[in-house]
Amino acid sequence: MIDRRLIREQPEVIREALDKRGMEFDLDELIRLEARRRQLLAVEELRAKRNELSKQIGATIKAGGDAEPLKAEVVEVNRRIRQMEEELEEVEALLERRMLELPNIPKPEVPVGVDEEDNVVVGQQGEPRSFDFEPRPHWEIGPALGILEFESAVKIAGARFVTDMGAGAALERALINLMLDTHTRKHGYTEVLPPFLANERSLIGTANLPKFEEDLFKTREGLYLVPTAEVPLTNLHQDEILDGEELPLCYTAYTACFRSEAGAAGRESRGIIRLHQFHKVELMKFTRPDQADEELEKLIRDAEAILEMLELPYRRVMLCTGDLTFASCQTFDLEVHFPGMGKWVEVSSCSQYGEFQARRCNTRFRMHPEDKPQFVHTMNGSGLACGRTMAAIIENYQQENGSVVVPDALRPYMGGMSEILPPLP
RNA sequence: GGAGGGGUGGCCGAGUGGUCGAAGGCGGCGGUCUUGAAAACCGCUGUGCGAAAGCACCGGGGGUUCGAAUCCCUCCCCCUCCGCCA
Repeated sequence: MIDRRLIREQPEVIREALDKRGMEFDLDELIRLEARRRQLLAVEELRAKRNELSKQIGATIKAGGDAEPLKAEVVEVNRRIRQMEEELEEVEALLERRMLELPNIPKPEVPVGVDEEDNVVVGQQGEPRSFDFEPRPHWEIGPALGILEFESAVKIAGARFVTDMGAGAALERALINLMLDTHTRKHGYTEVLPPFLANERSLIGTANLPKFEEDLFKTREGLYLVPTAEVPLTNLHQDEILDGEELPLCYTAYTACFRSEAGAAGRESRGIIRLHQFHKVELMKFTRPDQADEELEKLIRDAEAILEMLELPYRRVMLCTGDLTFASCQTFDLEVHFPGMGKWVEVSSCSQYGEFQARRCNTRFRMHPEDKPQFVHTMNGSGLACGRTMAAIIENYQQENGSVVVPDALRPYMGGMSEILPPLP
């Protein structure tokens, strides 16, 4: 959420941001509502009058006088208050709803663009692997090796699910452990194993609600399956005032992630790139505003460190304004080269949100007890998406005979296994 | 799930429907004292909106009343006991 003051004081900043994102939004309505809300604040004068008269009534009764004329006066004042309050409530409710639908303002350094075509590659590590045979996509290799099953997943749940089997399950678990161990022991993050279901308030906090409900799975009880660990982690400190000396707070969490992928029908339908359930180790930080850029860079480096340990060729992409997610003010994607698919695929998305989410979660900090609390900055990134990383390994480490070599860094996590071999005929 | 008991400021904890934004204590901040620290003593110490006056907030929402932290309804959460359960 954006500071309301901006709406009355610098609406042009918001208008420019909406233009850059290429987003339709009735900003004038918002400005009207905010102006009306301000007018209706005059009700406070009437409330002051009521408070004053009520005090007089109390004093009069205590003194044994007749309070009836005063009471009649308050009844009249109350009638006027109720009238104004009715409209005020209406205006505030609508204003609140619209505010929650207003996207974040991109940072000035974000390249202006329309869609992913305008994203900018800002770094690359390693070169796409060359093969002396035709590399195959992971959805051919995995099932052939018996480590990825689509048929059983369809029986259990339906389309867009996968079953990891045998060495496949071990491989994904090894990835989770490698990532968590590295982030906690080498990068200084605190490990969290949060709830995988979250309530409406928390989803509003991260800005998945109210606008993107159709992307989520909802339970009968009104809870939502988390689409990412960002949701529980960002809501860890709802309604708290943190000690500025303790910032940045750095958390990492493994969670399953659930996305209904409504409207994504047909896109990336093969393999395990887009599923209803996937697994991810997330990195998340609460920082002071002045630390944000530096901490985001470190967070991205922490995610990249995993790719380097796995010796996967990757590049870093800065998203343009048109490709930014709703809540983000700056996002960098990490893309790994998939030789079987013949393209770069996102395995991590690292974003900072400024105070956008912190306002919604009401997470603040102060440096000294006498300071006014101010909003923290939040940021997060995949460190990394496990399923996609596993697919990247399958494609990058495939051998001509159909086997997959286990990256060195994962072998200690797989009982020393160095290669996943096809089942004997 | 059933029965009972509770949710008050950073924490603990008072609070007869009227001058309660809320006693007291702890903690924190500032000061006196001290070579320094501790102890003692004194003062200050919630958040939001607003230029200010002021308004709002005692788990959330609604109601009764001239007036609600105090009464009523409802939801949520916590504790105890019972049941069920990985």
